[in-house]
Amino acid sequence: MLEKTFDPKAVEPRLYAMWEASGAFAPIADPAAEPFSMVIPPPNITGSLHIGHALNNTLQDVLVRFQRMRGKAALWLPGTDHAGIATQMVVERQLAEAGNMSRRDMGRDAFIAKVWEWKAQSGGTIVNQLRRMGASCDWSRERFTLDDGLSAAVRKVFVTLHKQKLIYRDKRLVNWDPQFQTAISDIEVEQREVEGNYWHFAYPLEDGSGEIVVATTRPETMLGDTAVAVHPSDERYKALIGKCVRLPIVGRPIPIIADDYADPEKGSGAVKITPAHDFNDFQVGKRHKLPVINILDPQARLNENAPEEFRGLDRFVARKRVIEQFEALGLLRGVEKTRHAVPHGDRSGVVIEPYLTDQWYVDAKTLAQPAIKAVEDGRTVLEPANWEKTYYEWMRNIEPWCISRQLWWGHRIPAWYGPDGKIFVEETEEAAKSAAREHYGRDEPLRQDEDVLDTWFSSGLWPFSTLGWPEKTQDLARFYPTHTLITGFDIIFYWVARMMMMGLHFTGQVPFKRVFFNALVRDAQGAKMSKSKGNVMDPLELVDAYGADALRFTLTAMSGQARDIKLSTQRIEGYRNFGTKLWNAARFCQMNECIRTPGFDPGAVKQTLNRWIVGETVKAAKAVTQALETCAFDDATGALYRFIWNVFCDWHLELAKPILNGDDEAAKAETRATTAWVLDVALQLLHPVSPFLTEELWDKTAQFGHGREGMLMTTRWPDLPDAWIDPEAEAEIGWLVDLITEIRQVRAEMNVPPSARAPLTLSGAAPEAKQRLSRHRDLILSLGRLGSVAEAESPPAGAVPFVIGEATGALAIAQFVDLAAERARLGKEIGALAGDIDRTAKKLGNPDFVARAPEEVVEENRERLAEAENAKARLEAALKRLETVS
RNA sequence: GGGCGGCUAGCUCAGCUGGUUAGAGCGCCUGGUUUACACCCAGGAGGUCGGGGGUUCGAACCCCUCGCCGCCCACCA
Repeated sequence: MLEKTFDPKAVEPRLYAMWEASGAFAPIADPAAEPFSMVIPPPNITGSLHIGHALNNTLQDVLVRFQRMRGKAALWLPGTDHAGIATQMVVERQLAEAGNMSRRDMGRDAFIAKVWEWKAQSGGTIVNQLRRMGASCDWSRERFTLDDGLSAAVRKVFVTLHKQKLIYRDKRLVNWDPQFQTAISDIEVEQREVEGNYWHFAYPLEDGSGEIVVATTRPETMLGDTAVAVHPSDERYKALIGKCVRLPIVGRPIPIIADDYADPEKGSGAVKITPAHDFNDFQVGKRHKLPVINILDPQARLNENAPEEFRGLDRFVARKRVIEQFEALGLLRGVEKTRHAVPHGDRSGVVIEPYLTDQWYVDAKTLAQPAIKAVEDGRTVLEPANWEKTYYEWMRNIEPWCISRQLWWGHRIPAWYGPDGKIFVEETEEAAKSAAREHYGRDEPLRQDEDVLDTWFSSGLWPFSTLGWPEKTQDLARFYPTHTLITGFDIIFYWVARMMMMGLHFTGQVPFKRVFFNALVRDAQGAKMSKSKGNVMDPLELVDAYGADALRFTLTAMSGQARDIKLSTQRIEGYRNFGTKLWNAARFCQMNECIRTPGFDPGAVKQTLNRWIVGETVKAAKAVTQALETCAFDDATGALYRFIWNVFCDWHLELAKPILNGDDEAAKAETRATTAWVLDVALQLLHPVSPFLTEELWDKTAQFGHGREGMLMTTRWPDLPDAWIDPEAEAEIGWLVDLITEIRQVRAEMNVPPSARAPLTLSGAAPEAKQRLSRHRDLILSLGRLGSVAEAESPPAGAVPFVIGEATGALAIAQFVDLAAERARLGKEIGALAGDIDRTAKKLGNPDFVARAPEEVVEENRERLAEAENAKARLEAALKRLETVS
């Protein structure tokens, strides 16, 4: 006998091991099978599973299990990302904590070795956590962005793009992170609103004829000013254009130039120009061929280009000193409080400086064009569709992508420099050497570029590099383009856009046909989960507490939210209970010997109840299938929940009880077989969402019933014919359900004790209802807890009436009736009907409605009005009788 | 400044291309030792669908507008 509840802890590891060992995670080899492929968004090796991963991977697993059961050659390809900055940070911190040498002290090779060591120890954490969620990835194909194959792909891509002039080296301002001392790309910069000040500084004219006032939020940058710009049509300054001001503190004369960039409306209308430390000023400087004076070192301390007293000072210290000096010089013209956005590094959290360096860039603008087109013409579909707008907006305004990073952990840039600075970009050092030999006519020492590539450069190749590209592998031929990508919208620019660009450029095909953006998980208050807020929910703790299936079901059910998911443990508990409900339904089947019957044909059952539940099962299977096909995950769980709990358990099993306990052996046998079949289908339909519970029940039911071959996981998804839906059975069971519900309502409202076996009479019933009444007499007696069922001309005096279709039911329970309560009950029902009649009559009385609304809507309202009037009349009559009797 | 999403029962959310009395889960209240399940069963209360205007025979749904809440992009004169 099954236990009363499912014990996930005992079962999950065993089942997962069984699945994995069976080889069923790998796509089936059958060449005729249609491929279905997905690549995992590779988690960082530094990561541990958070609830966002849990959601994202649950949805992927639901989808891949579903497609696998449909007979597809389903591949879910897993792997991890080396995560340049994040990993380097973690390892550096660990080294520091352990009192080791710093990265720079130990040197590049030693440090990299340490990172690999760390990866071997801790890098697999998240992968094993995915297993605990039940993820059915094909681990035999697991990849890592820094493994040999992927590294080769990265070099190939870099070299190819370089030869195509789509990768180039350039000296320009970059977003510089002084903490990590590396360039970062635009999207790694996070704007934060902060309180700040505008300082108004006076710059005296060189000829002593006056001054010009400029404003800044970054006073220290004035040390690098090389001009003051005014608008060419600004009357206030027209006369000053071409003159010079003497830059205070520094003493350098700098010109007053005319440029449209200066906005007469803002501040004084004059703006200081610091080409080396401001993106806009850099452009102005270019236009006017201004000197570019870099005043910062890589740690954002003032360098030798600043006056001596500032050298070596931190930028913020220097800022204070500059202000003090202006004040002392009597040139501070005012301070204004302001709230403004300041760029911060998304990883380091420090203020980013625009900084002039040589870096490698990808010509994203060119690569973006085919990627835009592919979405426009639907070769790749983004869902929900509103993300297309975001995608287009970004792609159409894309800037060159800075891909070099001054880090050690990552793909080293395959560029070598000759003694004269000549650059050789080749896939290997040997190739670079031979290119150099050809160029110089002799062997010259080469020096490889010190930098590594942005992590997203390698992740951008993920859908094809993981399948073996640039080799022409079978996997590549079979599984590329991948079918669906499920990921978070927070990385639409970082990742999705780059994969589109790279995939199209190098394979000529889109990397995936569909992208489904899942919601973001928040806590119960709607706040983004973060360690600092202390509101993180650890999915593994939730798995421990409720089981993986309950968490999976919850996440799947809540995934419909457009933007974010607020998770509460109550909800998980509720879905855990749902699993228990199904477990106990199986227990019921076991106790009642509902076991699989070989050769059972659901289309041939005779009993109304069985024809009905077969039809309901067909409908449920259709609903779940359609939902999963369209990534409507919440609809899928909704359909499963309602079918299993509210249809199968609440009604089918209850209605089956009298048959199973009765002595019509043929009916009993058929009902047993049908119930067992429904349970099997339910297990199959639920399996993608709740794999552990269902697989365990599949096994257990096989043990108490007929044995069966194989795992639930690899069974064929139910494809049931519509012909099994029987409208007559539907109507009949529907009527029965209504009748029983009415009886229960009356009993509950009249406080009739369960032990009281009330007699029921039915009057005014149509022949069809009479037949139903006699056919299901036993059922009605038991589920309604009735003493007898009879037909009558009219409801007996003192009985409590209710409406069931065209008929009036009446329960003879006078001894329990509180007249006032009954009067209130009937009064309320009559009132509701009156309201309905009033509304409907008014509608029908409106000639415009009758003339313009579709005929069927008008007809519907007519029927409705007639029914309501009829029901109201019957209840009023009953109420009157009640009052005369008393 | 530009864009996106949200505002529906005490809470968390469904409500597809406008058409009965707006639904679910949780919570709450009442009743229940009905041998599958108290992680349960039966029943109930609870909403002028953020405000205002419009289109329509008819609006939670379409349009305009305002108000909050959240996110993304741009902006450090």
